[in-house]
Amino acid sequence: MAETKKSNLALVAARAGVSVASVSRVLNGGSASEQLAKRVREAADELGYVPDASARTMRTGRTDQITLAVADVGNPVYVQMMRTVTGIVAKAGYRLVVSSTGADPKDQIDLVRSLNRGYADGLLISPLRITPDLVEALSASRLPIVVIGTLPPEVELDNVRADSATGIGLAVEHLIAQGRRRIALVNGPVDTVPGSARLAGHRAALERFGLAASDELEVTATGFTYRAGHRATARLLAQAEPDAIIGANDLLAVGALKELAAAGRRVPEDVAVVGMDDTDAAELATPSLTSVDLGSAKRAKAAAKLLIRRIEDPDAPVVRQVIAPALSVRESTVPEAPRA
Amino acid sequence: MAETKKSNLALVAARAGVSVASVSRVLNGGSASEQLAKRVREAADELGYVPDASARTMRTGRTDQITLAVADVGNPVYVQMMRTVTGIVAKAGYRLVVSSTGADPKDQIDLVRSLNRGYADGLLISPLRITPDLVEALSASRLPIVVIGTLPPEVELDNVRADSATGIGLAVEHLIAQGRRRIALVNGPVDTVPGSARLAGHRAALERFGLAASDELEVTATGFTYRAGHRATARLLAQAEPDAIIGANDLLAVGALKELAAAGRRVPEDVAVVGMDDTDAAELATPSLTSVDLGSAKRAKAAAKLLIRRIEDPDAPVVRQVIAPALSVRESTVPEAPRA
DNA sequence: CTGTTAGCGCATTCAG
DNA sequence: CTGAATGCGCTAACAG
Repeated sequence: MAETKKSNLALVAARAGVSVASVSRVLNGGSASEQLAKRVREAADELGYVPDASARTMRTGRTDQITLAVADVGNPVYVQMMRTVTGIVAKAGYRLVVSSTGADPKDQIDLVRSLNRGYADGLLISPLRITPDLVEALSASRLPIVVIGTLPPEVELDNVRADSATGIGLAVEHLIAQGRRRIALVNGPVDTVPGSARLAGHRAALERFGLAASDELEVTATGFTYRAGHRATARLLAQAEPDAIIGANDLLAVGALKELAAAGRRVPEDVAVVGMDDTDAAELATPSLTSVDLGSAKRAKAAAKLLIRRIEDPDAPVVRQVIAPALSVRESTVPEAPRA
Repeated sequence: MAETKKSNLALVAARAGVSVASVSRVLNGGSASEQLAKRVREAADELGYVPDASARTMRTGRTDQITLAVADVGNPVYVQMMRTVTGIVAKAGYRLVVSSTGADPKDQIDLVRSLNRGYADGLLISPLRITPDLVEALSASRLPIVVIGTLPPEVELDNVRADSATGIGLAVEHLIAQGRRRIALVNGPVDTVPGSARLAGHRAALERFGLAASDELEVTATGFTYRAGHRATARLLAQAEPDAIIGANDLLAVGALKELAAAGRRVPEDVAVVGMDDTDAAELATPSLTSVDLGSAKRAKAAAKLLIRRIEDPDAPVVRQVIAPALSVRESTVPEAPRA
């Protein structure tokens, strides 16, 4: 092999002294005599023949590619999803391509549109913000799509989502069991899917356990990042005296940890801290971070399977799945937590 | 718009009462009368026309896509690269697709082969392990490729690499200035590009500053991960009494931080710790981590620009660039380090 | 300025 | 079992 010239079926056919049809058959596992097959394979090898993806796609309508669209490749929760999805789709014979869209719904809409050009056989998308325009673009798309995240109920798309409310409930329950009463929330932007869910969940959980929700105990960071959590926690400490802080994700919670240390508060003695998503960052943190596992790996896995099913059976009924949360208790809420 | 049927140029042409060529021209910015253009755009809109990527690619030979291949999407250093590269390629009119290959060179070889099918116009690749097979596949590829990382000198490929040796020298110099003398290395696998470079760099730096290199002060983790660093540091502490530890990347260094805390050593008082890559993880760590910035963002940027240049001018001379390292000093080496 | 036409490389009828 | 011929949707000559 390793001729460096670009090759094609016709060249291979000529070299093997057979027709292009036969070459195509041999190379795609069709029936052919052993002798002919051998000649074809040798010729293909000698010419370094590689089939052209676009030609095959044009002919078959398939790309054997699945796109995963996430807002931020740096967010550990998406990293978990990427890792999970890669394996599932590979096993089903698809290649995964990851597309980092940024947080702006407009970019996601552009992506959906461009995917309709036939870059992929299906799309997994986890939107940070769900706007009517995005829903419209998603619904109008001819491409099989599975949405990871909460969608308006009337949207007829497969989707699998987390249960933030129950998850925050788990955190609040745990904190109350530790004797905490002033449980603050360091949230991300409330115009995002997770942001709004977590705010509502926090209020509901406090109410359910008979604690008064107060505006003082809720601060909103400018993003779901470490730095934003750092700054938001500083604001929180300036206006209230919490004995526990829930970060809307692990990065925000780590930011809170840092600010608490800088402010001279001990964790967990003075203030307990809980994160959400249970990513690697929770384990890396010092002290290690108790975190609500919202099942990102499970969600990704379920979503990938749904997508493959939908690609193979476009008329399958729409499925909506909810993944149950779980709590991973670590040092940031209990003094003598088990070592990871 | 938003007809849901799949459309094509012929349909649009028929609806607008013009030829397919005119439709193609209008939609691609060719010259046409305003009146005709308007009719075409209306028809395209009404039919929800979207051009087919594979057909266009087959015709033009271009995909307008660039692939970035990394071994592990979860590694912060690759995250930095992805972020940087996304912007550069977008500005040049390309879409970025990220491919997570895993650490096995075999998977990378498969990727290179599959890209020869025409999935992308160019490839940015940062291999963890460089085997002769991989070099062969890279060299034999017809696709424009830029390698991020060290390559054997005879390979005729554009590449931009870090200078680990100088970087470690910076770290050692800094530690010596802090009065440290038993400077250990928690390395990753030595059969990787960064692993071998860092080992050599460590030895060279110790020698240069007149310190004896000893096997006791070198441990090799099973991977470039937090957990591996944790375990390797435990082994290190069992066999030696270092007063400083250099992690071959930030994740390993954070693992060292954790193990030191568990072993009751104070950082930096008893043991100073330095990471490499200067990723977000260094800032998040407690105490925050002094880290050698090997210029991953700069490398990614330079590589992306080189690739775009090579795509546009396949005959341009081969370029090899080296990015100079820098040291970010934080709390893990100096008691009163500046707050981030 | 606009239309006709010829392939790009491939998988797939349909004949033989 | 094998070969000839067709067309997927598009762009770029080439004519008019």
